[in-house]
Amino acid sequence: MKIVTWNVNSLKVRLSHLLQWLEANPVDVVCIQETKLTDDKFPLAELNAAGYQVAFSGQKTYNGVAILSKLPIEDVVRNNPHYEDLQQRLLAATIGGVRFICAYVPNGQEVGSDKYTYKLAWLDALRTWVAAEMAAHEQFAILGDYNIAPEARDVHDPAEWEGRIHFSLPERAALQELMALGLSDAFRLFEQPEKQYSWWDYRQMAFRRNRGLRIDHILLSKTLANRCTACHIDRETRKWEQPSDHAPVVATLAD
DNA sequence: ATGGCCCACATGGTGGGA
Repeated sequence: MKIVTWNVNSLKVRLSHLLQWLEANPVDVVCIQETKLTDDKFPLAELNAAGYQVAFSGQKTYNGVAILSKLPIEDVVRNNPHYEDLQQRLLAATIGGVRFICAYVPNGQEVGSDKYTYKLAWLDALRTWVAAEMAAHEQFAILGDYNIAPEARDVHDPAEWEGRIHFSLPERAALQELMALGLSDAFRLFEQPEKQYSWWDYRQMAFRRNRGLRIDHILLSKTLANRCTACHIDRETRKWEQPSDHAPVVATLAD
C-alpha cells in the first residue's frame, strides 16, 4: 500500500496536477490539504473517474481536507471530537484495516500571535484525539501538513529560522509530544539525502536555491512503521508550471 | 530594506499562507 500526503494549495487550480501525478504514481491513499473548496464544488466526478473514492471536508476560501482511496473508505469522521473548530482541517477514515487521519495543522502566522496560540491549542487537542484513535487502532497513520519542521536538518538555514514560526521550540515540542504517543516519522526510518524539504516559498527563487522546509509528514504507529519499506519526497511536481508550493510525500507499506 | 509570490474573493486591494 502506497500512501501520500500533499498540500495542493487549491484543488481547483491543482486538479490537473493531481490527476497527472496519480496517473504516473499508482498510489492507494492520498491525504490532501488546502482544497479551498466548499463540498458542493468538490471535483468528485473527476477523481472517481481516475479510480478513487473520496472523503472530503471543505469550506470557502481556506483550509479543506480530503482523502482519496482506491479501496473502500469507512468510518469517516470530520474534525476533532475533542476540539470545536469552524476550520475544516481534519478528516479520519479507515481504509484496508488502517486508521488514517488527514491533518492540516494551523500555520500560526507569527510566534506570539493569536493564530500561534490557536496552533498550539489545536495541537494539544489533536494529541488527545490521536491517543484515543491509537488506543482503538493498532494500525494508525496521520499524514499531513504539520507546518512544523522537526529538526535543524529539516530547515535550509536553521540559524535564520530559529525561534520563528514553523521552527519555534514550543511548536517542535508539540510535535515531539504527539510523536511520543508512539509515532514514527516515516521519512526518518530510512537513510535520506541531505537537504530534503517538502515546501519552498514561491518568492526569491526558493525552490531553485533549495531554500525549503520539511513540514509535511507521515507519522506511523509502531505496527505500521514495521510495515514501512520506503519513504520519499517527490520534488518533481514543484518543477511543473503553476505548482503547489508543497511537494507530495510518499510512503510504502508492505502487505 | 521583513518585501518579493501565489490563491481566493474580488474586480481594487486585502487576508492568508509558510
